[in-house]
Amino acid sequence: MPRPSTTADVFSAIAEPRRRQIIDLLSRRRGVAVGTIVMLLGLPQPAVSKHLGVLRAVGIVSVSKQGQQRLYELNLEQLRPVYDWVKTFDQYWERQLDRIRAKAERRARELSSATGKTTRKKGTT
Amino acid sequence: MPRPSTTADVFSAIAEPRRRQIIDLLSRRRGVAVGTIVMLLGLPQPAVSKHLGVLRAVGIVSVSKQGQQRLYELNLEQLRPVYDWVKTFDQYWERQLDRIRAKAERRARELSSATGKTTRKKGTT
DNA sequence: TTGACATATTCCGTAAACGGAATATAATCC
DNA sequence: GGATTATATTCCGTTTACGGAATATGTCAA
Repeated sequence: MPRPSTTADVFSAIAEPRRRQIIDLLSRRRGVAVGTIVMLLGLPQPAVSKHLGVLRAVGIVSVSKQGQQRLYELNLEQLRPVYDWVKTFDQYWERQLDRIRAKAERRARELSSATGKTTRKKGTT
Repeated sequence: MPRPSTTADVFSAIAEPRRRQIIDLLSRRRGVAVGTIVMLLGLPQPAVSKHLGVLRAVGIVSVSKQGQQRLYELNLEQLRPVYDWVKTFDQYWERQLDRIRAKAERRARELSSATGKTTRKKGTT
């Protein structure tokens, strides 16, 4: 058994870069026609339709008919498993940010304490 | 061209449920031997080694030798693209939480204002 | 109906992914 | 050295993903 099929699992569905692009696009506008996506992303129409089909299958997007167009919009709550999983490591991300902050502060301190000393030549080890 | 290869793209790498399990496991302990993972997850050893290989290739985990064991540990910063991408929709998640909160509050209000009134029968529209 | 447009589906080919079994490598102990 | 343990790699088979081209469906308009 390979990876869970893209049409059944959110994580697999978003593994495709162009699908993430589509999601990004739909997160900014609502009710976007397929043709618009085709134009904006510069992909062949069947490709877009197929990707939308996958996203539809996992429930990430939903469609509505308007004349001969199909308007797609995001259904972000279907993306929540991903959000939740990543959120698990929040603690870590914050620690990382702290580390970066600390480093910046230390550098700032070093800089200020170096004020008045002779500037080291570049390349001097 | 199928999906970007699991060994090159973080999103593809984490599309595999068992790989996420391994990541979860490694997020709780550091320096875990392969055998431990095999035991804890109940997977065949070659499977684990292969999954670890994928995670290694994307940089999510790193190894160190200790005797004849290989100790794996997480390298979570490699997961940041996922975190960042999902974070994009933070606004949305918060809105969702607000909606849930609001609904709960409304329900609470309804409950308190219903105090003293006769209880509506279930199914009454 | 016919025709133009918007979108979906099908068919085909190629490239991987994953699992399983067997085997290889590498470190340790006798 | 040989045996044992821990881990990695290889080979094979099946399943699936994706892209592209062609085609089908569906909708409007005249």
